[in-house]
Amino acid sequence: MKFLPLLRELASSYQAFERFSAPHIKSMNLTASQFDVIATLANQPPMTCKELGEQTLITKGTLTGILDRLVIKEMIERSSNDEDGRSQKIRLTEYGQSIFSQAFPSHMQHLQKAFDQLSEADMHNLSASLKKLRLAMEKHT
Amino acid sequence: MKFLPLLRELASSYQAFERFSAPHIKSMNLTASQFDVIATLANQPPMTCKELGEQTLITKGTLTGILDRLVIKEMIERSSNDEDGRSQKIRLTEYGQSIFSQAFPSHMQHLQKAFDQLSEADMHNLSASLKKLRLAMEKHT
DNA sequence: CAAATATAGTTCTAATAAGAACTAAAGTCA
DNA sequence: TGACTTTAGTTCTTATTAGAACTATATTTG
Repeated sequence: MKFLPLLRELASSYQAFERFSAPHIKSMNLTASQFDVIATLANQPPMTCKELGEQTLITKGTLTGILDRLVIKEMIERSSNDEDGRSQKIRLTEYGQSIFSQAFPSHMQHLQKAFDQLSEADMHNLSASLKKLRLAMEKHT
Repeated sequence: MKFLPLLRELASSYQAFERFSAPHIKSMNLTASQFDVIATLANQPPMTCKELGEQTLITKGTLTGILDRLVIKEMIERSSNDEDGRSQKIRLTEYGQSIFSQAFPSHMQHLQKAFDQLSEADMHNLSASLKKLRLAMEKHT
């Protein structure tokens, strides 16, 4: 059970990120997941639900609801996929694009405040260590 | 925006942990949050909601519902707090204790499989790096 | 080609999750 | 003491979240 402190810190760090990031996103009238979807679609060719789910780590059952609300907000559009009748292509609307152009730089600037204190080497090391841990867990999942 | 890969890896790692841990907990008819609460209460004197929330990182609005379901399952009890009429003391029932005695070692054994691959030094370094990142974010929250 | 299988998304259920408003009980202080 | 402020928990609303069942369309195979 030597790993328990590490697990606590992993959970705390992740939550600290959420608490740091989410309120700023919410101040722009978006949720973290909605922001994630919009940032993933931006400057990319239209994408299927499956691709979107893979890139955002959102499972398909959850994604449907998130996309529904983004459609209501008129930030994205669903259109049929000529190549496969089962799937759809999702893309940002003009309005979604404009929201992205405003929200993304603003949020990056917000995040930068915290990351100013870490060196590039720190970030590389931390990424590599996390990846090692992740792979160990994925191997047993 | 040099920090984006690190943020992706942080999210991926945390989710990898959830996907590794949660199904095993669910196989014991508990949710991750319920397990967290039970493990926090075990071998401790009765605790208020506030203390429980602080230790589990669950916000109070969420905690009420989790405790409600644990009461229904008869794994915990709420009792009035003599020292403060606003609050309550939460404790495991005998049944909750017995569930803990069974589920906790089993789950630690499950987790151990993944962590076998990391040295103690790895875990210390990773904890320390995560803490540095967490403190940087908390400073700006 | 027809049957069996696999895949893409939606729907449904149960449980979080955060945050704001609310209630009741303390604590503070003039 | 009595008004003011703070604190502990619950309630309410909105949005995820995972996973299982379901539908429709593709793909594979005999």
